[in-house]
Amino acid sequence: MFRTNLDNIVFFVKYIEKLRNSGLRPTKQRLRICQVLFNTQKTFHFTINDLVKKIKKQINNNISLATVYNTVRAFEKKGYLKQISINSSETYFDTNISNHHHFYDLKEEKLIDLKNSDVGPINIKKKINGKKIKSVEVLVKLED
Amino acid sequence: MFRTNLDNIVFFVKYIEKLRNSGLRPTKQRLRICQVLFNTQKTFHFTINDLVKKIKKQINNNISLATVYNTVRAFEKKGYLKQISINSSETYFDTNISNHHHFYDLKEEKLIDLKNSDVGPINIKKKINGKKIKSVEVLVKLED
DNA sequence: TGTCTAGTTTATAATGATTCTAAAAAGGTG
DNA sequence: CACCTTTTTAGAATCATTATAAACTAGACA
Ligand SMILES: [Mn+2]
Ligand SMILES: [Mn+2]
Ligand SMILES: [Zn+2]
Ligand SMILES: [Zn+2]
Repeated sequence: MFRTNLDNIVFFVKYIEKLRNSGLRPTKQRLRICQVLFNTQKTFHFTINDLVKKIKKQINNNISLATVYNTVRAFEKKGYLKQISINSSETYFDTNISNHHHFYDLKEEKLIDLKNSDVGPINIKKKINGKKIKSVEVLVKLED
Repeated sequence: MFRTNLDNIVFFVKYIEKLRNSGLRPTKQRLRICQVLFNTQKTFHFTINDLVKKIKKQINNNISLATVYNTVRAFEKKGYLKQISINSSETYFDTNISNHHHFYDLKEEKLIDLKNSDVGPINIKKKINGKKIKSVEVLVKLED
């Protein structure tokens, strides 16, 4: 159960198209970041520093910090990543872009996905004039 | 319907006791901050900068920025303030320490309280081994 | 009321995540 | 290749927050 070379080619071709269709040039750096973020079975949560570490581990070549920031912001704007509202010194991002909620383990400083069935539907009854709901996020903080 | 001098005396005596009972000395600076935060009819949301502005407006004398940070952190630790999990350049605090949820107006960068009846009970079905739930916060982001 | 000590305030420096800058490099069209 | 635009990059700048360490003060006790 390992990825063949063909799988990788398919992945890159797919993401070259995806970036082009978003108006983003498929640069070497962006495709490497796509590989780290999206060429996985499972989705995950990360900070910029986590991502930089992953890039360093998986790829011998380096990407400048400014580019990592620029790329993550661009991907977030295009909807390929979600930013998670949480008070932490570092901003968290999520490769799981579906509507879902989170546990936040305060001690470990780690996010854990909640399935929607773990929370149940949230029905916001109040309306604010001229405003519409963009997102509804539940954050459950955990302590020992 | 204005506060009498006696009301103010009652307020200060109450907060001197409250601070002492928390192991915090009732200093001039802390009592001034209590006045700005808690001597009001309505609860509110604020950032450190909001608070500094309020202090400057309501009180001719000044309090150093470090003391404002220290005091807010101390009050938060003692449970007199709540920190709100939100991704913003500045940390938000809430003088409403009851369990409640929020709208966040992305354009205005303003928090609005939701009544619990506006959201309904949130029942978290998932459990994490050895961890207990500290808080459950719903954040509803609003756009135009 | 004065002395003592731990707690507090303060100005200022340090930290650290994020954004900005502007020059060099690379993508892509013809 | 030629050209233009976008992107990358190293380094500087920004800005909220925290640390430092010296001066000050609350409160206990003589
Ligand atoms: Mn991290
Ligand atoms: Mn503000
Ligand atoms: Zn998630
Ligand atoms: Zn609130």
